[in-house]
Amino acid sequence: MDIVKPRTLSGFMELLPEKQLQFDAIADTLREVYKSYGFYPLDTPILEASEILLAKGCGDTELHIYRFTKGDTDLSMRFDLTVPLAKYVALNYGALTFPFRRFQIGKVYRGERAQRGRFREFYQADIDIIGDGELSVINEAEIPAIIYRTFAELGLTRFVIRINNRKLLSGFFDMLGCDIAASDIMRVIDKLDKIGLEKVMEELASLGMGDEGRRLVGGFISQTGSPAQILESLKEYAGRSELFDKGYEELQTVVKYVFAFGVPETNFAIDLTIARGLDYYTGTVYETIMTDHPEIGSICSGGRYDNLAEYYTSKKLPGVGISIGLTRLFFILDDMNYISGEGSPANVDVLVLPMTDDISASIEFSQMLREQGVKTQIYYENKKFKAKIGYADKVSAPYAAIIGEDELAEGKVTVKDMKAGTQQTVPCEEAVGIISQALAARTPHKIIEVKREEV
RNA sequence: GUGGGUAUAGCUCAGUUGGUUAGAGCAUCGGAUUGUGGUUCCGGGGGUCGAGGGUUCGAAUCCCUUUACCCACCCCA
Repeated sequence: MDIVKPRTLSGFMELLPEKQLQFDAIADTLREVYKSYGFYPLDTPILEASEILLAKGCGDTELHIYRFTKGDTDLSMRFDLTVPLAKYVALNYGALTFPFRRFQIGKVYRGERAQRGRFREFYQADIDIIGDGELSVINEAEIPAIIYRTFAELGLTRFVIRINNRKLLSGFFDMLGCDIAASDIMRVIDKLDKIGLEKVMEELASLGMGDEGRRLVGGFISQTGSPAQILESLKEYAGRSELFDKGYEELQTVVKYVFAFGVPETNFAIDLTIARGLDYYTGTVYETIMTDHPEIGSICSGGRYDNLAEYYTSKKLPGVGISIGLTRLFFILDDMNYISGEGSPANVDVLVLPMTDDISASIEFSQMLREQGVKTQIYYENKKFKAKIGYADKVSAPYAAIIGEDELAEGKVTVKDMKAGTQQTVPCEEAVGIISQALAARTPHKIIEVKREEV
């Protein structure tokens, strides 16, 4: 029989068991934090009718969408979790309570060419707050607070949540009075970090922007410093554009409450060059980068939108939300060696090794352990003892429980501490006590260990 | 979609100006040690050299085609 060479598609992440445990631990942490802020879990299908996902008809996403037909149905794979949310909220409008807070962790698909830190199938971990008709601007301040809480809970310190305001930016572009599309200008200034001010100016010139325009843009995006400093220097643009002034006011409010929510200044900044995904954002926008790996790009982006579900309902549903690129985050952390292998949570606490043909006693003992919350596996294979104990070693089980002829005769079990190499033969009840107590005394495992010295 | 790179054992990679039967480390399996693992020692299995064509007495090596993957751009989590 011909053997098909096994392979995994480019841009698709597939992990070995140990890594998968770590990935799941991170996802679990996100879930817990999201729940602690009152978000409801949501799951939606990976496949949707193409007309749903393509409702917006935005040319670029259309190119990158996985789309196919099965029989007569035109199907597409979701490329984010926001569009499915919009459909869901429009569909279930009557049954939901607003503001509706939902989180969703799921895979999304993009038919782009894969590269470092960039996947074709990846997890997004989204939270969104949807209002009915109106939604307080304070929600826009809570979002960075949740991002901060999430990353802090993971044990991360070296990241920066950067925010900007779309009204502020649009208002400023209005002041320029040039007819270059705002999205084109944004795309250029967004590269400031990467290519520098000089190159940005060159690109603006090639867009056809005049000297005066470039001088203004250059001055605008060169405003840096603490949020307070930037807010101060932005004042000089006030009074010339209603939109700008509105954006300024929002930004001021958001900054005020972000600090009130307890986000440290080291992890938070106003960045006037952020322009991502601005086509549907209408207020605050967010982007989070790892301080040591800015080149990978944002691992958490989002913003305020005024009309989430305009393609699916006439109801006005403003919202604010963000998406953590979980796959990318995991990729970076693993790449930086931040995910601690040492003291990883063992998938099996006790491996029970029956040494006799009849394993009834082992089954009974295992049930006793599981009832105490001890993760227990029985080794059934008819191998030599060496192979059995070797398996316990391979799966990093902290304990092996040996039940052979001698133990059986006395109603006992031999408990071996795999790390210490010591063992004792005691009655089953006592063994359960010894093991569960020892496991309970373990120091809680930290998923992420930031080994690098903070600069 | 554009540009560059790579492809040899399960994995990471050597392989000289083209020259016997293509190697190493790790992994795996067996033995030393039949109820004691991680260390050590010994041994075994595992390759149509990405695919197809060409040049040559002879190709992993040179040429052409093709596919896949990687890196970057675009765009984005």
